[in-house]
Amino acid sequence: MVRQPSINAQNRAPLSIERITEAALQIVDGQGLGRLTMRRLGDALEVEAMAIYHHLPRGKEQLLDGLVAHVAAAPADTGAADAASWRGVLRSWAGDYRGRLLAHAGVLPLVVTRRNPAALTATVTSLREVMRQGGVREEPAAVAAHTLLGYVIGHAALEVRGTAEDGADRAVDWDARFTVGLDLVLTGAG
Amino acid sequence: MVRQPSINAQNRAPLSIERITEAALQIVDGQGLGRLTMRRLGDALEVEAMAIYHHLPRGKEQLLDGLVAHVAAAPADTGAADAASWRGVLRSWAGDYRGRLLAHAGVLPLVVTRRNPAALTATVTSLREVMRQGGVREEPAAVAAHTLLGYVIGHAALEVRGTAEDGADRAVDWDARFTVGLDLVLTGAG
DNA sequence: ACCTGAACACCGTTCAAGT
DNA sequence: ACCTGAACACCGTTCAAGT
Repeated sequence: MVRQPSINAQNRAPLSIERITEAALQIVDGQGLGRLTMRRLGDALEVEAMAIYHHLPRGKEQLLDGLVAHVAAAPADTGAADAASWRGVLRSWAGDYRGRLLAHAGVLPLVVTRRNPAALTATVTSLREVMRQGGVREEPAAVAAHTLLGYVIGHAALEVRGTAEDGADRAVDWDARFTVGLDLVLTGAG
Repeated sequence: MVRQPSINAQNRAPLSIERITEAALQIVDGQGLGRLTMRRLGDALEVEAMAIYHHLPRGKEQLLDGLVAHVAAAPADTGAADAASWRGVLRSWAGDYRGRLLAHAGVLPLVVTRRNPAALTATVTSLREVMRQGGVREEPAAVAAHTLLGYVIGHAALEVRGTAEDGADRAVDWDARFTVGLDLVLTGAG
């Protein structure tokens, strides 16, 4: 019986940071952050856990940094903004960004940790740029960018936790609530 | 030589949930969330780690839930609000709440996790009540309560990460930025 | 009732070794 | 260059035992 090349290590798709990060995100989304271990990640990639360290020398820290970058680094479309439309651009960006955060709720605690401080920079910068192109002055734009991003992240955190109302336990319409609060923030901006 | 009662287990202050939670918070604030282990917590309390389980049957989960409750359950003063002052009450609450979150930045990731969904309920309720007493109608008050809490938590998260500006690396005046953004949110509310 | 000690299954990571 | 296997120090938690 000849060697079976299909089960030979040489024939597998080689490991890469992209494949590792994707597999990790799938574990986090499907089973929760607490179940993301190097050994389980290795299993998912059909590789010994220790092989991962060859691609991520800083180990699990680097892996988690990558997850934060993958989820939280999503800039707004700075090309489409002018004086008439910049609020609309930010509104649609905010909707998309909220969607990302909710789709990967397991990484939200990581976004809030000190790790990977560079990950949000591109996002904040793009928000300021959209406003600048809309004619908003530098300083108000910088404030509003942080206010907006802070609101979106904070609101997503509340949604994930599903903060109950007190009185009745009627369900909260999070979509509507997010939109109204967003308008409230955008109205003040600029 | 007689027995030394001072090093006898009988003479130590007995363990309690309060003492355990305080010691845990001190470890998190001083060394970070990652270094909070049951064994280290036991050391800090001069007890074997396993003794903790007698007071917290649900183990570390329950311990972390307690930390979230201790930090994030801080309602606004509902007694002091009327039609003229409710914005001021919320403004000062927000400042205090931000202070709490920054003082215990290590627990912020826990606040954002699914754990302990009840912890923020009292806080949200108090915000709605302040507005209700200020004459704001039910539905706008509910929206504004979530917007405000979302903003404060989200902004604190950005501060802790220290999101850098792009252009220059001039330092951000976080105090001023928080206050201005807060006014922006409160202006829209009601 | 309250705490201890030993034990179990599982982590992240290092390092020498294989191909 | 890329991956493996064994090993180390450290987790959370259980359980029987002590007082």
